[in-house]
Amino acid sequence: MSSDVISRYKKAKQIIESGKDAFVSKYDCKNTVGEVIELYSHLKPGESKQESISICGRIIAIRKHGKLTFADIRDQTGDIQLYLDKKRIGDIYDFFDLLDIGDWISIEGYPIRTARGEFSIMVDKVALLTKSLRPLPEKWHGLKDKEVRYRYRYLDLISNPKVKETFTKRSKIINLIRQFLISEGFMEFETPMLQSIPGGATAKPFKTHHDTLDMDLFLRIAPELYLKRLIIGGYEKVFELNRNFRNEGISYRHNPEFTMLEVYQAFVDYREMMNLTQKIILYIMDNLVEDKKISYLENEIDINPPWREMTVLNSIEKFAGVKLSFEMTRNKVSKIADEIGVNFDEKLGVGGIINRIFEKKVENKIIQPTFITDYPKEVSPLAREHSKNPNLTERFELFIGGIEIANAFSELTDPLDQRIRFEQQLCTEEIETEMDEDFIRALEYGMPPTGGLGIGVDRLVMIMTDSASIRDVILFPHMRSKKE
RNA sequence: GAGCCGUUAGCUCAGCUAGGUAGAGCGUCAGACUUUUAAUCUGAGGGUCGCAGGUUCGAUCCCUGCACGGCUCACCA
Repeated sequence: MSSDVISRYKKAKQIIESGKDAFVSKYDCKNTVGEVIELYSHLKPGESKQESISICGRIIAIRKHGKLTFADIRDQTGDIQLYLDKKRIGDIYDFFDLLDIGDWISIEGYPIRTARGEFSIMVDKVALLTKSLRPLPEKWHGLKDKEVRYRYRYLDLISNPKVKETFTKRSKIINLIRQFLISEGFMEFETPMLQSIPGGATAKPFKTHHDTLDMDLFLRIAPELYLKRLIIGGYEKVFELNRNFRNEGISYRHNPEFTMLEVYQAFVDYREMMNLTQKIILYIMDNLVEDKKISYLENEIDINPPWREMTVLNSIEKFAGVKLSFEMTRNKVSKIADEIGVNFDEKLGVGGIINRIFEKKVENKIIQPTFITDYPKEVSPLAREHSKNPNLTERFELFIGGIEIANAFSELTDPLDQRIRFEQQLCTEEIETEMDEDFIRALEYGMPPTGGLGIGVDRLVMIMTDSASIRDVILFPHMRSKKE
């Protein structure tokens, strides 16, 4: 045990032995720091106001000057300086000597602006609410060790104001998405996280087992197939904003559990989903930032509409410099892929290879908000075939800052076509799965024309908080367990 | 899964190229101090140098393995 911790335990013991509680159950604070600053910060240097206020907060700095002590405390609304004068408060002053940075306290006093101009509380009473037994990271350099920051995120939140800002923003973004969709007449539903056939995307699922039913279950990789059942059931505007789980690689934009928004609306197509995507993001921007320009990593991003729109093929031509078409032979396309150094699975057809080229050569180059359209049917098993080209689907993805943010399509409502697509998928898929007969059955009862949209919420938060890694927008990213 | 890098005091970091059992700043502890805000001044304490082996008279330093982490790649519609 370090000397810092020993010294804090000693102080706690001393406090308890003096008959005080070191971990009290409650305290009714009259004021918050933010409130007090708002009400009284107009005071001029040397002025005070004889009005009693009480605040609860954590001590974040102490500056002792003999018979005078300055300390800073923080609550959720801000920081404020305490001014303690031994001559005024005697025993209470001595008690404060036993307190450390990190302790939670309540104080009573009155507002004053010091001669030096710092707005403060002249303290009359101090009570300890919770004794902190471990020293917080040093304030000047903060906490930098990424392992410690991720493992003990609460320390990160205390030490690094920017981190706290990021997660505050995240909370607001989630709230704004719900607010917007509900105001547009959508209803939020919760569909199964435990699924017997993991569907709605192609990804390796986490597997688990239900003992009573004695059946294997999978954590969902997407809610899609259940939300569509709600459309079949007669709800016309639905969404779900919650976690998905994919048992795959971890990267700056992949986390095994991540937050996804899925929206479905009856009687509209992917074009309307495009409008909706733009409206959701602009609504968030309007409520979070002053103008519609954000900087992400090294780039300035202009969110002002209209956003660029480009087909998969055009974007490949622009960013990879090769001209492709879906009418080319597989041989020709695979040769071009080889030439530009894109490797691919041998099972892929023309559409699959083109999609692979897009992913490898184009995606991360699309910085400004851009809708990419005309995705190959081969890689879109749940999307409706394009009305003008049987090789394509009515689908788009939105890219911002080189990251895929959204994916949407006119949903495939034809159960016969859906069965064929699933069968094709089962042939090429390496992941062991089976035909989702129950979903086909649901389609057979009739799904109205429907537009569907998925937004990767973590990624959207990354863009809006200038975060380079998804781990910087997920509070408690997964880590291997470490024996202390 | 692969490659590269990292792990030294509570925190942020030096030290290792020359192998001889470790340093700084902040924090902590003791003392001084009635206007500080990275307070200041004086003094003190604080380390299994990630873990385990190997080489060596001697290893924080060189070698091997392991653990954990970071970054990049691979995987991933």
